Amino acid sequence: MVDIFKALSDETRLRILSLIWSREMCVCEIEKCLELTQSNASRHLTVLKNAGILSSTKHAQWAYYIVNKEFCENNMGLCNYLDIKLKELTTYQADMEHMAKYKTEDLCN
Amino acid sequence: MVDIFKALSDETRLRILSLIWSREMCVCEIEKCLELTQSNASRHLTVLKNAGILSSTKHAQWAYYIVNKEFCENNMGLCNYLDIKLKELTTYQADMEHMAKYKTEDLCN
DNA sequence: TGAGTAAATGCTCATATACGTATATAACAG
DNA sequence: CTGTTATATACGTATATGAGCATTTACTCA
Repeated sequence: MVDIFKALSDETRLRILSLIWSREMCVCEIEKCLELTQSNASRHLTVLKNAGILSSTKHAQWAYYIVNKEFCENNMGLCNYLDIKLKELTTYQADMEHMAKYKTEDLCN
Repeated sequence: MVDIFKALSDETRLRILSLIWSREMCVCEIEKCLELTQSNASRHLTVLKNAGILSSTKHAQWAYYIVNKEFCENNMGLCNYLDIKLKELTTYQADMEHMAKYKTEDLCN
């Protein structure tokens, strides 16, 4: 449990989670939507993955991260909480708009 | 939200919370039940209080900590989660037995 | 094969956190 | 008043964490 809370106790990681909560994303999308350096984005994603919150798959040179289904099953109460509260982050609206904008711009090519 | 998760991302604080979850406790009870130094117990309690998770009242020279009702109202999903998961801490049984034992020993006098 | 892109990771530095010891503050008991 | 108890907090130290830069690895495509 501590590891889960540790993973969630960082503003940047919560912002990342709020994006991935809505759909699968690759590192470079996260990186650009949230204006993070590549290494920073990658490392935060690794933390979330190691805590079991995210899972990832590789296709070609892209790593896609998604909310770990098993995590949700084992931590339903927490996931319901996140589902509500992630939307209340002060950065949420701006980040989502960023995401919507990039989605139309063929970001990762 | 980050502050809440930060407060929860420490093993000792989760153990403290698992005790207080069942009833109001003063610092010296926490301290002895969990075998913490006095300053350590006090400090962790302050962190939990600053995050809004606990509230405290003073009676004579004792400081009693209790789960903050307002916190529960504003974070029901999380509280339900904690209610279940705190009991799954590996130390939970031992800590609760410790608490039961001390309760019969007129601890804080 | 060689250039280019995506992602992970090693290294370093600054800051944050947890802990113990010692001290300060407050209330009580005699 | 004086000593005792409960609690909070200042200070120092060891460790953890987050960030940037540079490098490595893996894959694509011309």
